[in-house]
Order: sequence, then C-alpha cells, then structure tokens
Amino acid sequence: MNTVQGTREYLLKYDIKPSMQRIAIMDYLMEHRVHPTADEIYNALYPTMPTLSKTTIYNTMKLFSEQGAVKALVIDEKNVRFDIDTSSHAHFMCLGCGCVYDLPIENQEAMQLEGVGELMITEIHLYYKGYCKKCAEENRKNILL
Amino acid sequence: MNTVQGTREYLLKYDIKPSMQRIAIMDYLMEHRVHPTADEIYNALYPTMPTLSKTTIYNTMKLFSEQGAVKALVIDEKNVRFDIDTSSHAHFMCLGCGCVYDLPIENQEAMQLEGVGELMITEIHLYYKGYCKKCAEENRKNILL
DNA sequence: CTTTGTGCAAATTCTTTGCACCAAA
DNA sequence: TTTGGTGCAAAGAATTTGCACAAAG
Repeated sequence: MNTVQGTREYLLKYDIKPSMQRIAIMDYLMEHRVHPTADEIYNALYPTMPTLSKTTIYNTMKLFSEQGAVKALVIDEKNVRFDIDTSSHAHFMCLGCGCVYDLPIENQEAMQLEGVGELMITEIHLYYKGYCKKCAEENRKNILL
Repeated sequence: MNTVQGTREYLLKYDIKPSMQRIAIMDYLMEHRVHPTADEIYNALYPTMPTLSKTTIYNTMKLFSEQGAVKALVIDEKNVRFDIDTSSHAHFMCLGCGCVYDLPIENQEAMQLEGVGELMITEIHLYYKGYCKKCAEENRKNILL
C-alpha cells in the first residue's frame, strides 16, 4: 500500500478528517522522523503545495496533538517540535547542530515515580543534551585552532 | 550571615561580579525555589527596584547560565524557567496552574545511558506533566458540573 | 580613562487570533 | 445550506539587539 493510503487510515483512527493538507502533513511526519518544527514542515511542503499556510500547520498540529496522533516536544527553547512516535522514549538534542534524535530508554520502569500519590501524571519526558559525534569533533577542531 | 552576603559569595564562586542587580536576582532565586520565569523575577523585584529592566533580567540569566550558576529549564512551551538547584533532579509541571515542582529522582543511576559512545552528553532532563492535587480536584468538579 | 553593567526602544521570532472565503456533506 | 477547513493579515508574547549612558576600578 502507498504511504498516503496508510496515512489516511492513521488519521481516521484518531478521528481526524483526512483533508489534503492533513494527509500531506501527517505523511511528512511519518516519513521524516526527525521531530520537525512547524517551520520545517512548512518549508518542506511549501514547494509542492504553494497555497499551504503556516496557520494551517499550526492548526493541524494542534488538532493532531489534541487527538493524540502526535506528541509535542518541548526541548528546544526556540520552537516546539512534533513527534509521531507517541510511545515512551527519550530524546537527544545536539547543542551544536540542533538536531533531535530518538533514544531507546534502558530502564523504562525505573522512570515510574513513587510516593507521588497526590499528583496525576499524564506525561513523562526524558531528554539529553550535548553534542553529536560530528559536532563534538568540530568543537575539538575549533579548540585546537 | 544574611542572605545577601551569602549570595555575593555564591556569585564570586562562579566568577560573576556582584552588582546590585545581580545580587538581587540571585537572592530572589535562592529564596524562591519555584523555577521562576524572567517575567516573574522582574515582577517580584520591580516594586523594590523600579529602575530594573527586563533586559537586565535576560542579560543576567544568560550570564548565570553560562557561568553554571543556574540551569535553564525548558518544560513550558511559553517561557524558559530558571533553577538554582543545578544538581540532577526531576521536575513536575502542572498543566492546570502551571506551577513547577522539584521531584527527587528515585533511580538516578538508571538514567545513565548505555551504548551512546558517539554522543557527548552534557545535560539530563527528566520531567513529568499532569495535574497537582488541587487542580486534579478542580478538574473533577468541572466534569461533574 | 577604560572597561563593564544597565536599561530604553526597536527589532525579531514563534505562535495565536479574527475573519472571510471555500469545499464538502 | 450548514458545517468545518484553509489561509491571509494582524495581533500577541517572549526574547534579543543596538546603542547610549552610568558606574566601578
């Protein structure tokens, strides 16, 4: 089956009416699992959809989040990122190039909190910051110069 | 010893020249461990320091972060928060009232990543979102109405 | 003096809102 | 024909920048 067909079904599963724009956006998220920002999604889709507006990206991401089809990622202080992988996993953000990777969580159960009966936990976020291999090497070079 | 005196020494420890503004801001952070935003710091200090500007808050927080005297907290998608507790601990943010609490980490060593030799990790952030006791109760009420 | 800190005003950037138009049921 | 989706233009909010003045050594 082609991607768009799978995307349509995925949207329906979350009670989201599959419009052209919504399919294109979700399709992009499914194929580019780099936790893009609204701006990155817009820039990627604009060439083939020149009538697309950023408002639609924001509207759509809000809808997707509310329906549980994507998760908003607050890591970067500049912009919110979006993740279609709604399963529990960690993230790594490179302070050099700004890219955000997925990381498997080793001890997932260790993250369960104890003694917080008072709190109603709905989301767990674990992320690491640092430098990816490439940026770490470039940093080293710059220091040597 | 009074707080301001301790604050001055704390700043010097991080190679930060203790100006009036910097002392006032650091002093506030030390006494109000609620991870305030720049705006909250400004509003708290403005009454007693009417010449204070938000630019100074931002300049100062940037300096403090660079010198390692505070940690920037990216949890809230609206604004960055600041934490003087630079030790490794988790945070909880209430989606109702927006408050951010500290949480002790149960299995701190469990957060160490394995198999990421390629990555240079400099920061670990763990946070939970949900509803605090008060907001959870109010939510329940609203649903019943 | 010379360096460093402060703060106003303006600029920038990300995101949201109001509103009109368009498309689908 | 009514509802919901799209997108322009403007508003809003958080943060940064340029610059001039003040303070400290």
